[in-house]
Amino acid sequence: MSVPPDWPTGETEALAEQERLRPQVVTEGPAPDRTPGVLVAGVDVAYDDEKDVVAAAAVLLDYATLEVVEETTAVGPVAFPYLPGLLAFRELPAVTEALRGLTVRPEVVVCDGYGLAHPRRFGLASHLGVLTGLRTIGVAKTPFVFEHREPGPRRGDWSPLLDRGETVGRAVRTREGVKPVFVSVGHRIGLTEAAEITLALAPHYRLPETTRRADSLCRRALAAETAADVQ
DNA sequence: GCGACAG
DNA sequence: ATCTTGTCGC
Repeated sequence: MSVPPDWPTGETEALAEQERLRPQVVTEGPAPDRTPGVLVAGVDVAYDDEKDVVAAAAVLLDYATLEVVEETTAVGPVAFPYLPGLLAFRELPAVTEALRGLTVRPEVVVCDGYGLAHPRRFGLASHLGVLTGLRTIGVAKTPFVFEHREPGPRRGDWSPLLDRGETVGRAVRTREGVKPVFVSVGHRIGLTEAAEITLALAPHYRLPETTRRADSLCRRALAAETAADVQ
């Protein structure tokens, strides 16, 4: 994988790019049918900043059975420093490259992070959706800069994720007795549908199976790269 | 101005 | 994100 020649290199440029692409986000749309053969994907990345290496993984799952159908990875140089609010510029070159390796287009891509729940309403899930045209949702592990009440105790209970009173996502309880996850719209989907998908993909654990599989795969890809290379 | 701040 | 084994508990 290589970083696109026109990829932003600094904060000012990145902010302008978010401003330019944000109007293209579509904030409504359906959840896929849960019938065998419908495919969903999970993407995630792992880093070795010392060696300037990022490894991305894309994993295709059957939405109805959660069986893994296909896995791809992409390894390359880190494209951008980590700056809160600009995470997409760090992760997306590797993620889009990994997605290109899939032989089938998924109905939905589940991202590790946020979509509309973002200071400028353009987190990495929305950004990925606009760049690829794919339907995307964001499922994050921490509330970032937003507020929320503690959701009810049972699986499926939720509360709004708020940015100064505006709803930007949901804190969703995927498992009893465990902290909620934070769901937001990425692209071409509604918030209720995004939450529905998240619950369907997390029948046993806190995080969606898509995220769990992609997380473990990108770590393995990074370890393999870090051990083998020297190029 | 400084700190907090998805991963 | 990353540093990281066993261990307490359902």
